This record gives sequence, C-alpha cells and structure tokens, in this order.
Amino acid sequence: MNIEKPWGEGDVGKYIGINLRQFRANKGISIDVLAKQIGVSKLTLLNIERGEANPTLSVIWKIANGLKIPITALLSIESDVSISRKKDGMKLISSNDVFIAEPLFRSHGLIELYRGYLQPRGEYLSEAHQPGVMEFVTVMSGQLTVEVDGEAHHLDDYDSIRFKGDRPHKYTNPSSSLTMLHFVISYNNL
Amino acid sequence: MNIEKPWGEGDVGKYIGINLRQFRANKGISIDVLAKQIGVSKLTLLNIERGEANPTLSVIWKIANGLKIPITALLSIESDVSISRKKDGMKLISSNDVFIAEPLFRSHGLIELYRGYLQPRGEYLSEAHQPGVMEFVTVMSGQLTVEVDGEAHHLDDYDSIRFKGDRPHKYTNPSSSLTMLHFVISYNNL
DNA sequence: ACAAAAAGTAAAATTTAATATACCAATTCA
DNA sequence: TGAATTGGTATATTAAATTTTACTTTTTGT
Repeated sequence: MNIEKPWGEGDVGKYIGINLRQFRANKGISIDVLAKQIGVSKLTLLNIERGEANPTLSVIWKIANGLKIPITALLSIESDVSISRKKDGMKLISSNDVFIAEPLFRSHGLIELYRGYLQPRGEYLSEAHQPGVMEFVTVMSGQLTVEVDGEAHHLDDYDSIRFKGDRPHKYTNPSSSLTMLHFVISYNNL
Repeated sequence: MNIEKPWGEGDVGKYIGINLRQFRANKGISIDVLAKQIGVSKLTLLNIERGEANPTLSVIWKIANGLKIPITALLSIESDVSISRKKDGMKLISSNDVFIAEPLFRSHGLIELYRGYLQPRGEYLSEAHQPGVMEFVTVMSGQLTVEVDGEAHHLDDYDSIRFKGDRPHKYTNPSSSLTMLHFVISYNNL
C-alpha cells in the first residue's frame, strides 16, 4: 500500500489553477464577483487561475470555502474510466494463503481500493499505517471480526467499518467459508 | 451527496500543524533535519507545527513531498472507529423505489461511502457531480451496467469501476435479482 | 551529572504574496 | 451601435511569509 508523488513542484500551481477555473466556470461567476465574495483580490485569483501564483493557505481556504468545496478538490488531478474485474490477476499485496489483497486500481496517491479474501478461520494482523490514514472495510460476503484499539467488532454481509489505520489492527474470519472484503484506504479524511 | 464545510478559517493552520508534527514524529526526524532536507527554514516549520502560520503552497508542497505523503494528508482531520450495518435505517439519498443509496458514514467532506440497492431491471440516471469528483462503484452482489461518456460497461459480482463523476452516468441492473452496490465518492484524486 | 540534540524564543532583514488603482481589449447583450 | 461585463495587463504599495542568526530552555542519552 504505497503512496506516490503526485506532481512536481512546478505543477502544483498549475493544477490548482485549472481546477479553480473549472469550478468557477461551473458556478458561472466571474473572477471579479468571486473576488469580492470571498475577500481576495481579483489579481490574486487571476494569477492563481493562470498557474502563476504561490497562494497562501488562507487564500486557498477562502477559495475552497467560498466555492463550498473541500480544499483538496482544488489540488486534484483527474483521469478517466477504468475497470477492475474479479478474475484480473493483479499483483498481490499479501499472499500468505490466509489473506489476499489485490489493488483494484493503480494508486493515485490519495485513495486506494483493494479487494480482499480472508480464508475460513483465517486471521490477519495488519501493521499500523501512516498517521492520518483512514481505513474503510466492507464485507461483500461472509463474516469478519475487526480488532482495533483492543476492541473486537463483528461484521456480517454488507456491513462496513471505518477506523483510523495508524494503529495495528487484526482481521479474523470466524466462519467456515471464504470472506470477500472491500477496502478503502484514504489518506485524507476531514 | 453533499459536501460540508470541513473547518473554520482559524482551524486550517491548526490541523496542518498537528498533522505535520504527527508525520514528522512518525519518521523520527527533528525539525532542523527536515528543514534542511526540504529546503524550508526551521522557524517556518516550527510555526506551521504550532498552527501559528499561514504557509505558502510551495512550502506545503515541499513538506508533503519531503515526507513522501500527498498534500491532502497534511490537511486532514481524524476521528475514530464507527460501523455501519446493513439494517441501520439511515437517511436515504434517492428513494424512488428503483434505486436506493444510503450513506455509510457521516460525511467528512473528502470521501463518501454509500451502500446502494438497484432493483431488478432497474435503471438510475445520475446527474453530473462537481468537477474533480471521482466515483468508484463495486458490485457486492448481482449485476450492473454503467453507462458513462456514451459507453456501457458491464460488471459482475465483485467487479469495480472507476470513472470521473463530473458527467452524467447511468446505472442499470440488467438481471432479474436485486443488485447490491458499494459507492465511493472521492473529492480528491491525484 | 554532563554533553548533545532538539525544541522554542527573539529580532532584524529579505523576499514576495496580496492589495489597490487605473487602464486596455475582447465579448456579451440590450 | 454602444454600454456593460469580463479577462487580462502594468505599476506602485502594503502586508506578511520566509530566512538568517544567535541565544535560551527542555529533553534525551551515556
């Protein structure tokens, strides 16, 4: 479960500009209007939109807040459609017979999805991830017990659990049939 | 599928500080070392960590890049464990008999998870979301056809699809049994 | 206890983001 | 056509982020 460098230094300003322009156009308001609305000078907005600026966090916040979008939406890059099918033999993260996790899509740094298989009576201990990581686990079929912070939580089909992943946690399949899981690892959770 | 204001203006600097300190402590390096490593002055880092700063995007980037984490990880807030069970009657987003989506967890602004039910032969047309939104749909059971950008993609059990959600897209259940879905809406995808 | 490293403080200098104002060109629209 | 809006340019000013240097306090480790 890796994190890759999203962009180079020169691109940071470029993408926030592209995104801002997109969001603003989407709302159909002019630079001047937005400027007055959020209390940032017109020129500042203009420079940011053209990627020729190095805005301050407070300015970034004012923009995001004024447009009613999360800050991170301003810093994102897009791509398009892709599909991950069950059979697709992708690289396995942990293939110790008992627990198998396969990445669903090429990681884009901020969010990662995995499909997981936990064998009957199987048990898997996960080390703590980086601080700031949030983990979402959903049972697609079977049963699962998640132990985190010393507490065990039992999940059935279609149940989901969310917990901070920056501490050790244990997955157990208490049943006698295979458990299919769905993981979302988020490196950003406001 | 809403977006809520994550924090107030005064808090922006506070959280980036808390997170930075956490990440740095986690890597076990001192302020001075990190400062030289990423080319930012010690005092600047110190002020940021104490939440008494309004850092520039380039500084934020240098930090994130130096720590090998996505920028957004620096701007995130944490909470703890919570579970969403199938029966939990939560507020429904769209309850027109055919398609039902229920939020799995209280939205934290950056990422949203939903459990979805699509009736046999059911069809649901979703309006375009904000630009910058990425959508991940996983079939937990049943079948699904997703139409986006004029192309139809068929999914079976445990298949997943990812696409830009800033355009209209249609979900169809071509089978004669209920389809259970899992949605991840991400407002940040590097 | 001692030395070393790390965190924190203080003040002045430098760099630069942000503002303000006025002006220009292209576009929209009545 | 002509007024108004919008994106963009130019310049000078202000406010503030960042750096540098040096010094103090706290923590860590042998």
